[in-house]
Formats: sequence, structure tokens, C-alpha cells
Amino acid sequence: MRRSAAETKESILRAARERFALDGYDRATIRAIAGEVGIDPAMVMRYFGSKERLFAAATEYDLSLPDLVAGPADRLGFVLAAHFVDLWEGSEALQILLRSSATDAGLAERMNDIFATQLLPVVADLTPDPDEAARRAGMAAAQVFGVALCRYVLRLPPVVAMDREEIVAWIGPTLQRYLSEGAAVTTT
Amino acid sequence: MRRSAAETKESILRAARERFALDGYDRATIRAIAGEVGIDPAMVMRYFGSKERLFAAATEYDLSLPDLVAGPADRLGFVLAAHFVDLWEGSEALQILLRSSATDAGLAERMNDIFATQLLPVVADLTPDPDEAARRAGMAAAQVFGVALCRYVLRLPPVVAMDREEIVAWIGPTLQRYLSEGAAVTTT
DNA sequence: TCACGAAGTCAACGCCTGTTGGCATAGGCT
DNA sequence: AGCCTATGCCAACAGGCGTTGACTTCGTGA
Repeated sequence: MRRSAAETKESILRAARERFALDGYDRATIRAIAGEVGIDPAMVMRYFGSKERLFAAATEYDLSLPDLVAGPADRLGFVLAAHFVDLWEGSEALQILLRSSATDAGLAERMNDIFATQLLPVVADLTPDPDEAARRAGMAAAQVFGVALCRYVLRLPPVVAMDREEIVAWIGPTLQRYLSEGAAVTTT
Repeated sequence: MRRSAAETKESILRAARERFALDGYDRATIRAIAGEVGIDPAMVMRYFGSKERLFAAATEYDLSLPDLVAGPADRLGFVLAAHFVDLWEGSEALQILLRSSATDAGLAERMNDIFATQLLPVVADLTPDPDEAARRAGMAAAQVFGVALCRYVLRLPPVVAMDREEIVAWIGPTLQRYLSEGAAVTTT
């Protein structure tokens, strides 16, 4: 079969996202991805150079966090929760990153970058003390990643069964507390 | 060098836990594990039969959840939080399982079993409606797994920096709400 | 028309993996 | 002392992987 280069490249990207999302970086093979598209593995190399570069191309994205300070302060957790749920549902990129970063130190580092450059600054606008802001952002990330892990990776049935609204209703107040309410104090 | 079979077996298990925890199931190789112990890869096969059986032997454990109904109802979240933090810190087994279950469907299934047979029944004792109990347990699992993911796998600096007490103080109230307080209602 | 570049195939390479069977050897038991 | 078994090593296999370079085929523009 003969297609335009752009078409083929896009087909490869689609198949790659699917395989990476399902199997993770290591187990997803160039051969399987090429097979899904119906072309020779060599084509993937021609268009993307290497498996690493293909992965990078398949996981480009932007958190595009809303400006949290703009919204009403007391609905902040809900705004963030809704935004993240939409993000996870909307594209496979974050799911792919999450799954593969469990075994790839480089990808874990990339998740750190995402955290540090996208979530942390937004939270820092709400809290004067930078150390406290980091901890608050860290806990918020833990809650968000935890839901994503259970829903898309581990596929725990109750968490998979929930719809967007219900998840937001559960984690909204949690994020609200992590981001803006009284700092945790040590308790025995 | 010559040791007793029991000693060697134990050394292999120690090295295996370390490699599995650091690299995940796929990237941890029998050769690397054997090399760490200073023996031939064939010895690993002699003692454990296969890589899969070695992994199974390296990840035996027991959640041994406390009886939540026994404690004071209003400290329930804190009790569970403290218990889980101790569990994660105390052994590598859960960290290994968490890391590797991201790419291995069989292990994800095993995490489901852990959830269904150990956490869920405990929560079910607190809530009459089984469907609601499942959702509550699911959210609690999401929070606990999320912290573990950020702390041991992704190694987000602020989450790594926290000590046991601080983590318990943060997620204690969250678990409390997920397990026993007013069910979430849909909110726009 | 025909040559040329783009799109795709093919076979092979070098490497690493889990796994196997045969061979050496040390050390306790009789 | 001498055997015999548990402990360990070595070399090799078969298969899968990413990657490479040379070859074929199609479509188009001069």
C-alpha cells in the first residue's frame, strides 16, 4: 500500500500511543507497532529515528493548568480536580507517561519536571512559604496520580466505575484542603 | 566460594528484591541479580526454577490490616494512614509490586486481589451498602497508592522529604473522610 | 517517455535475554 | 581414606529486540 508520508507518520503515532499505553515502554515493540499499521519496522525507524524518539513524539502534551488564583478561592480544589480528570480522559499521553515512568528513571525525572514547572508554580502563587507550597503541591499530585493509577493502570473496579462528576466530588475537597487549608500538624 | 543452600537462596532473594524494586520486573535481569550475589545465573534457576517464580518468592507479604472497627471511630483515618506508611517503609515487597504492576497485567490483577480481599472487607464492616463501601475503599486505595507512587517510584522531592508523622497528618483526615464521612454528591 | 525521488520491503547484524545440560569440586559421612 | 552428594561454574541454545543498508516499486514532473 502507498500513502503520503504525513499519513503514515500519523498512523504510526496512533498505533504507538495505543501500544505504549497498553504495554508500557519496554514491552511495546517497534515490530508490534509497525505490524498494527501494516508496514515494515524499518519505516518507523525512517520516520522517527529510534524507539526513544518515537516515544517522545507520542507523549508530547501540555498540562495547561488554569490560573487557580483567578477562580473563587473556595472552589479551587474542584476546579483543579475537574481539570485533571478531563486531562486524563482526553488524551492517552499522561497515561502512557504514568505507566512507563514506573520503570524508567528518565521518565520519572520527566514527571518531576512536569510537577516542578507546571503544578508547583501555580500552587506557589497561593502560599507565601515556598517549602510549604512544595509540600502542598506534592500532596495534591499524590492524590491526582493515585486516582489515575487506580483508574487507568491498576483498573480497580470501583474506581473505574465512577464517572467524571463523582471523582471530582470525591477528590475536590481533598485538593481544596491540600492546597489552601490549615497545614498538617504532627499527630500521634 | 561455597555456602549452604539456605544462605545462597536468601542472598539471591535479597538481591532480587533490590533489583526488582529498583528496575521493575522487566529490566531486572537474572544475570544482574546473580552478579550481585557473585554466583552464576544458573544457580538462580536451580533454586527458583524461573524468573517468574523468583519474583513471586521475592514479593510474598501480608497487609495484616488492623481491625478498624475496634479503634475509635473518629481516629480511623489516622490509624489506617499510620499502618500503611509503616507497611511501605518496612518492606520492599509492596514497592516492588507497585512498580512492576504498572506494566504487567498479571501483577495489576494481583493488586486487585489484595484490594478486594484485604482492604475492601475491612471497609465493608463500616458501611452497610456494599457498592458504597467499594467506592470508599477505592478512593482510600487511590490516596494511599498515590502517596506511595510519588514517594517511592516517581520520587517527587517534597513527598520524599516528608517524614512518617507528616504524611500521616496529611492523609489521615482524607482517609477519614473517604471511609466514614458524608458520601460525595455530584457538584458542577 | 523516462528518469528521479519518495515510499516501502527484505534480510541480516549484533546484542541481550531466560533457560538448559554437562562438567568440576569441595566437604561431610561411613 | 574414599566416596557421593550438594554446590557451583561454563558454554551454549533459541528467541526476541532495536537498528541498518541495500534493494524494489510506485507516482510524478520535466
